[in-house]
Amino acid sequence: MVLLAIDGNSIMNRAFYGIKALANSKGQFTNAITGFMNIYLKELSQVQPDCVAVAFDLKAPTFRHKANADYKANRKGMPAELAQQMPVIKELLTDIGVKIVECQGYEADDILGTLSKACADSGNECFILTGDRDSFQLVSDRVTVRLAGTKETKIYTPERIMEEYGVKPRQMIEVKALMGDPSDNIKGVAGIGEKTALSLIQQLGSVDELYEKLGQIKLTPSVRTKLESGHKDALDSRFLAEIFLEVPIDTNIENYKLTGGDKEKTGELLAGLEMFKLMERLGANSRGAPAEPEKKLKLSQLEKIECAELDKSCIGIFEKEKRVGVQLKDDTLKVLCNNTVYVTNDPGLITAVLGSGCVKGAFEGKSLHMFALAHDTQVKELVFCCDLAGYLLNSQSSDYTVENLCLAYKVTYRSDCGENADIASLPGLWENLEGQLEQTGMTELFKDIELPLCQVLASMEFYGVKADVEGIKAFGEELKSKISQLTGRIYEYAGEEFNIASTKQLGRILFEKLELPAKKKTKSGYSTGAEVLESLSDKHPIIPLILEYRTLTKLDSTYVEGLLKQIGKDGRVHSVFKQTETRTGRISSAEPNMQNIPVRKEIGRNMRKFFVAKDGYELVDADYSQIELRVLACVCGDENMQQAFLSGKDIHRSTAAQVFDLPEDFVSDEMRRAAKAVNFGIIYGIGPFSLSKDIGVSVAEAKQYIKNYLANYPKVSQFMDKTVQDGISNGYVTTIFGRRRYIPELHASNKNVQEFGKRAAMNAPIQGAAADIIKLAMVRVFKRIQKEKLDARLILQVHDELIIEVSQEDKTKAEKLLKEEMEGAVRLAVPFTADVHSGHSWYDAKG
DNA sequence: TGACTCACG
DNA sequence: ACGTACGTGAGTCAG
Repeated sequence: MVLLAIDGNSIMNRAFYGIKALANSKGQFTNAITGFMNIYLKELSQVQPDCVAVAFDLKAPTFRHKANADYKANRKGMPAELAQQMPVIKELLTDIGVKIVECQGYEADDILGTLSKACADSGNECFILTGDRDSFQLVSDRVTVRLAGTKETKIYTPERIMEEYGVKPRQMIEVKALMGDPSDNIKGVAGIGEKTALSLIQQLGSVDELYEKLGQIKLTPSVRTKLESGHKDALDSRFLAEIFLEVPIDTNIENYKLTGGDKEKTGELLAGLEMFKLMERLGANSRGAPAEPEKKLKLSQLEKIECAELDKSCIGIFEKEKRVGVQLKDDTLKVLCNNTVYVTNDPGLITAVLGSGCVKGAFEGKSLHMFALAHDTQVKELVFCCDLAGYLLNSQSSDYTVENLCLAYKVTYRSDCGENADIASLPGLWENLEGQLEQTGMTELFKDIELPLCQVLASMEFYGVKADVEGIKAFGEELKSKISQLTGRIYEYAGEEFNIASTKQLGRILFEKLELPAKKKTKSGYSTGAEVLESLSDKHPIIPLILEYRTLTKLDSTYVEGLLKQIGKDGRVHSVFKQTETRTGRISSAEPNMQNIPVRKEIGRNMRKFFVAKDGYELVDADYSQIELRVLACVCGDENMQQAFLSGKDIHRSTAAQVFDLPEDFVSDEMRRAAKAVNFGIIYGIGPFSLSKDIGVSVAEAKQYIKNYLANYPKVSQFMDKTVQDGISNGYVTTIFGRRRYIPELHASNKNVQEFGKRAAMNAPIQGAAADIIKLAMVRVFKRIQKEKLDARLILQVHDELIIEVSQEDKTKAEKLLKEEMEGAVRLAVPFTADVHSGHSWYDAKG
């Protein structure tokens, strides 16, 4: 018989810290449970045990260690996120037929020891699964430790331990007695570390032997002194380090045999936890035994899916159906209609289907539009798109595959259809998600904004932006020559050559060799961020050089070199605009990211000269003025703030006048700058510390600014409080368009995480609504360009800015259209104004 | 792969 | 006593 004995606490700990925080919609954390079960199921298949026992600590006073009443008392209590998962994993294990072993006053280690000994004594084999090395002393011919690491499980036999430590398993106790173990509160001998302890035990075998021969052996004087004064500690530690093997528990291995467990209870538990993937892996279902016959009936009722070749005549069939779902992947189109999957590779047929108007639902709408654009046609009548619906329903998730969505929304995933599983699952998913959108009040957001937007994004991606390759290359040469000059001068000041890009080496040069004061530390050494360096810029002439080096290498590697790699054969860059990426509703841009092309500093802004209109065309650029602050003014309803926008004032100057209680003409540049920082800070969920850092005043002053601000705009403060409260009670916050963002961090036990949750809650309705507005504007601009048949295309979006490439003849029309559609996208309490400029390059068109 | 740094709104 | 503004993507180093 083979027993798998698991250290429950240790594996839960590993799992908890090894997996990022996961929580379900109710805010229950499930990451440790998920991690534990992953490890467990993997081990189960590798070890193939007959019996399994999972040992847990029971917190009560440990009588065995009465002499050290505070033994482990100072061990940090486990975080609440983990603690709340402990009873759940025990219940889950019990439900799936695994025995839990606990014993008042004993630790999991002692239980594992007792079980492994019983196993070996009765001629059976035992594998101990744990995350820490305490159990090595238990290893024997019949007992193996399986150490669960982040990636793989390491296996420890007596031979392996001898290789790694040069001692026998039992001697690990002696080693620990000398070196101690802070995590177990075992002191050991002060000043003796792992190296010395191992070498002593390798030579002498045990602590007793060591002290018997202490007089005769050769030792450095300091080690001898430490050992002499630590004799009692060594003996005490020796006692603590030895795992107890006689815990009063059931030691009959037969009684730990695996049973099938209770599928019904397992299903219910996992459904409640929303752990559907695990449910599937365990073969449990939430409907349970009473519903079993019904469930079976359902299985047999699952419509059989037939396969067929798609030909021209099929379009007629499709046109008669309401819910025709398609999937386009790797240039293969699959259409599901009347329980038949029609497949084709023929581009002509695919375009005919897409253009016929019979396609109603898809998985990724953007890919359909991309294909259509590439084949000079348009997708008609698309009314549903699963990934976008999934994204609106929960923007937290990272990939919206059909399979994941089915699991999340309890829709049958048709794995029985093999390679057609996705398309076969689409109708069920479609129906379900449509209902969810309705229930959550996001149907309009979906229909009016997200769904039409995916066509706009496809078009932007398809047409791309023209890049001036020669210009970029020349700029790169210029940068490289400056960089090499700088490098030489930096080496001179440093007195040696080193890798300036390595924060580690740079830290050593600046803070050790040149002895500059290190301000901040990061986890792995000195911080060399721009902030730190700027504060040192007059302390040593090397600092400004390094800052300039950073600026130039960033430009060269990320923008010049990075961009050159992304320019297509057509001389244009086709950035990927992602619609399901951000948690706030913004779109993101990648390969290359066109939303972070430099602009703030002149040297970097030059990059924008290389994004140009093609011959005979111009770029028209429009950006919303203060869109987020305007959103804030509208959603919080503060008349004072609204008035500032209605009267067309400079909002930062107006804020400064309020905060400093002065007429606007008396506001200095300095005051305006401070007010601007406060305005931004408010949107982000401001704190006095950060504000003070941002504008270089004392924390006390910053605090006063915020206080004045909130006194002048009382509704802002009320709005923020209410938003956070809503977030806490609902689990999510919303924009005025109904977009949701779930914020599980609000229910975390860690205060910092909670504080982060509050800031995110305050920001999401503002950043999110701004995103809604510009998305709507994009759809309007796109449609109007089509309607007016302008020779123009929307090619870029940068959060509050849109760019159109337009023929010179249509330029004036495009300027007018862009301004009108952006400003007219919403009607709220204040105007949303957009400033328009145009020019040959992005640099010129930016005003 | 994660940490750090830095580009943007 | 501790951490410290929201949201992104990308290049580089080092383990």
